[in-house]
Amino acid sequence: MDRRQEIIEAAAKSFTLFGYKATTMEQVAKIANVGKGTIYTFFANKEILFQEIAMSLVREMKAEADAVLDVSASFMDNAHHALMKMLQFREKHLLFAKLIEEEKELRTPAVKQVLIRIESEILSYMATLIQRRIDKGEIRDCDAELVSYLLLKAYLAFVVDWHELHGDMIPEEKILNLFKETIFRGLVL
Amino acid sequence: MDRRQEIIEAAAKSFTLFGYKATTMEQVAKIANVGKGTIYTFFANKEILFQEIAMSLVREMKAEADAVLDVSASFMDNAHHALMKMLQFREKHLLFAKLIEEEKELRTPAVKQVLIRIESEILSYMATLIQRRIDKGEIRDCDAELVSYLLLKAYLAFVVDWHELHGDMIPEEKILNLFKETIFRGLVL
DNA sequence: AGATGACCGAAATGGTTTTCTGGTCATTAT
DNA sequence: ATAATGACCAGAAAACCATTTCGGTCATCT
Repeated sequence: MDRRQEIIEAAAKSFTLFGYKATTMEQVAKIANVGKGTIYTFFANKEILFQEIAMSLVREMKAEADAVLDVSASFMDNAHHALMKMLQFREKHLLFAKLIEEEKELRTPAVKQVLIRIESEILSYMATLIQRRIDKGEIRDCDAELVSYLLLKAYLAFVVDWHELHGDMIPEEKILNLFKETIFRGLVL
Repeated sequence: MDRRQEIIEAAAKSFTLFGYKATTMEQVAKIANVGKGTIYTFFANKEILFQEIAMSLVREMKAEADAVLDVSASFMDNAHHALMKMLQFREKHLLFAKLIEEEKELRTPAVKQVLIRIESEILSYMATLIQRRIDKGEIRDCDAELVSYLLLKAYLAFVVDWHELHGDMIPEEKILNLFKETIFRGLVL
């Protein structure tokens, strides 16, 4: 198997297990069965290697979100399912969960940057979907970027923040119902 | 002047200047012109003194929010103005701003708790106002607690988070317009 | 030409000593 | 008698420094 891929997989495994900061390049080299120097023939430094892995994480998440999209379904249902799928991915995927934890506890700057980058990828992904529905005339002609931001923040608030603050989770149906009566009702023509 | 009030004002001044952690009880005693022991005849400990001051901060903020309320205005206008006023208060009031900074940088647990408490006070204040409008039949019969949470999080996202992430501020009118077309449109009957 | 690991400086870690600070309480002042 | 005070204490935090660790390089080896 090609060395580059071995290294990526070894690094991903180590980041998942120990986080970004606690992963050493020597560790990665050992798992990948290469010399430490070899890593640097493929990746400029630890951070670049990390970013590459993070971006493949994004691709994976987008793919899962795409999988629940249904062109014949309403904007609301698609938005809801895609957002829920992405938020579940955040918690379910071990690397993603580890990074979120590391950002909260350790404040590792490289991790913070990567999470910001991921959020911005999600936002532009959502904006594309929204724009498509606007063009189809299904929803009001709004600023897709702002609406993406509103939807993501609203879902994060109810799915993630609420749980962290109150300890209990709001049933998905209740969330959908609330947004149906507020945000989505306003958007749909 | 009564010693209790002197102490509160001295402590408020010191918390504003140096934050909670960096304020020492000796410092407060000096500013208030009392012996350190005297503080403990009025307040059980540093944290209780702090909470007392934080709660008067909340009262002040509610008063400012109340001042912009207009019973004859629409729910949307009232909600918008009250929320904007409270978010401005967050940044304008030196003690409040200092606490937010300390929570972000130092993670002082006592400060975190107080900020959570303040948020919960804001939420129940908002829930009361919303419930009043529901009873008047002006807006849909929704869960006032959930809607408060949605509104607060949405405003925080656009006024505070957006600014922290992008560096620029969204014009107030643009924010109002977005919410008018989404959240509020769904709520108003 | 590509891979490697010994090597380097900078940064992190950990253990020890010193300083600081919240809270108490015997003493003092009123 | 009651209220105020500041010296005092134990535990927490800071400062210090010796030692280790780690990202990245490069001379050497395959």
